[in-house]
Amino acid sequence: MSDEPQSASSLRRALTLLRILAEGGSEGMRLKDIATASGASQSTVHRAVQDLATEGFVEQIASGKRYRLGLDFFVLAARAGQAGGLREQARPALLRLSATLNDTVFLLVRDRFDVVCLDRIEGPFPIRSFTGDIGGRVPLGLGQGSLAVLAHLPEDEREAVIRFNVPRLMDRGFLDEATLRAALETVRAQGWANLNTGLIPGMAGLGVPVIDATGMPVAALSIGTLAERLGPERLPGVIRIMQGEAKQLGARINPFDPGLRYPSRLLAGG
Amino acid sequence: MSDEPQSASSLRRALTLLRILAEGGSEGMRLKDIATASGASQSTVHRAVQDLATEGFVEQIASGKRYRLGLDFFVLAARAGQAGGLREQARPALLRLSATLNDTVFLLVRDRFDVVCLDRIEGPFPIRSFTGDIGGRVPLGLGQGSLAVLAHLPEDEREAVIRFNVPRLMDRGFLDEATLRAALETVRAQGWANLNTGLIPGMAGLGVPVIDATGMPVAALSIGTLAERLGPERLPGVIRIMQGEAKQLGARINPFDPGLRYPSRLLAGG
DNA sequence: ATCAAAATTCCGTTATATGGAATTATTACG
DNA sequence: CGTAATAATTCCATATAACGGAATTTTGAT
Repeated sequence: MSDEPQSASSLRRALTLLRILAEGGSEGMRLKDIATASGASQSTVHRAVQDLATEGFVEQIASGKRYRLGLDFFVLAARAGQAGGLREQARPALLRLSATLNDTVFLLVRDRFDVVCLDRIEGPFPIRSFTGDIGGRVPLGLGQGSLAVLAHLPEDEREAVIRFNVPRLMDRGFLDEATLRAALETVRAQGWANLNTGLIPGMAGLGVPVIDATGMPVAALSIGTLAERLGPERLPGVIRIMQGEAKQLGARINPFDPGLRYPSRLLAGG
Repeated sequence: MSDEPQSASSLRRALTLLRILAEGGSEGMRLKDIATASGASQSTVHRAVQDLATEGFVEQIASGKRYRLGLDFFVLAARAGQAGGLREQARPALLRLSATLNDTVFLLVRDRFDVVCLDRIEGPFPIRSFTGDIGGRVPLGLGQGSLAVLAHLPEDEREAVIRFNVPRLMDRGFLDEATLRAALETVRAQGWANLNTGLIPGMAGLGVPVIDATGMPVAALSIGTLAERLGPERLPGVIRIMQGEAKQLGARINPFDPGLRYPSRLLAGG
């Protein structure tokens, strides 16, 4: 609501362009449309996009003069070792899970009031989930992995997140706060989440928290699969395997990487 | 050498900050060091980094006040790396190759005078290659996948790339232009590359081009493994399998995605 | 071939990015 | 535990480069 104080710096405006371009996907966007979307004049956008392009953050598609995000972006991000190298560290676990379970596997990392999908390995059954693609962001509480993280947060922090997220969850078709709280109790007690929190019919999932050495749930492993594949016979084994990987992963996470934690400053602000 | 014309725009300078921050990795960098590295004053860098942070491109690590790239950066980059959805499209092929061959598999995509490693699946033998990590960039001509792409470019474009890349290849311990040209002939004739172009001893690799519907080599699949695993008995089978995947993949690539091609404008500039 | 719309360049004006100096916070050391 | 040293952050007058309107070129449609 109040994200746009008054005037953003020129840099902020430029970054907004990147966001707009990201929406354009791989087909790219016409200059005109970028200008319209950003509210700036065409000349301004043109210059900015040129700069972005010479720096490799944006590329111009040969034909239609369209612009889209460039590969350099990807290159930088890969090298940056995101979220404390979590992605790299978790890759082997994801591959093992994928090979063992034959389902689609997700690695989610917590970011403030959301989880972000850091990595995903496709299983044989095509899955459409909230978590969606790599880079996808969902509020804490929506989806099994996300729910698993939220449930294992320390109480004060969990409360803060719930207060903040309930409205957002409503928007996305979630039920109500009471249901959420009940679900969280269950999840915390059992250590995993498999509730169908407003999911696609016929689909099911299982999420387990990844807890670091300080006891903080910083991430989650989850799978998405056909509901019939998480019946009473198979479920316990799947839980065991996923908890095993989550535990190993959590133990390897550097507890001194504060980037994976929640800046207490923000908490106070609530 | 002539990358810094005279004065970069303020936006360019800000983007340079992102590059510098990427170097800092997940531990982050101190403001002072960012300032030093960028050549700008601390105040300037401070303001820029604050802006970057409010936009989520940079995050400030709670303890030591250090800065590093933020998750939002990663989120955008995930979309940027798509290059026409190539990464997603190729994922199943990589998984199949990895499972079938039990070697480390790479997906490389061409970007101007380089290839960029878009994805990689680790095999049981640890591989150190140029191509290296996801996001790694090597000049066209260095490494088997890269060589396979270069060899299959149309002649004029190939010549332009060779002219541009020979000096760069020299820097990286490559032999000479004649050797390169001979290698390219061989690779083009046979449709795959397995030459040890200045590699680590004991290691070997195999690269095949991914050719789209218009006949353009836009990417490559390659594997890295122990030299003994690419002997005369195994090699033919591996080639067949990899060429099969490359062919399927190439057929699925949208030939109307001009982003995977080479902007002719740049060619003329040579 | 002709026209309309978009892309790109130009330029005078104005907003804002800049670095030095001042202030506050953090770290290192005795 | 206190003190010095170093870094982070804020402030401010000035220079700079970002801005959008208008002119020009290119592209795309019919």
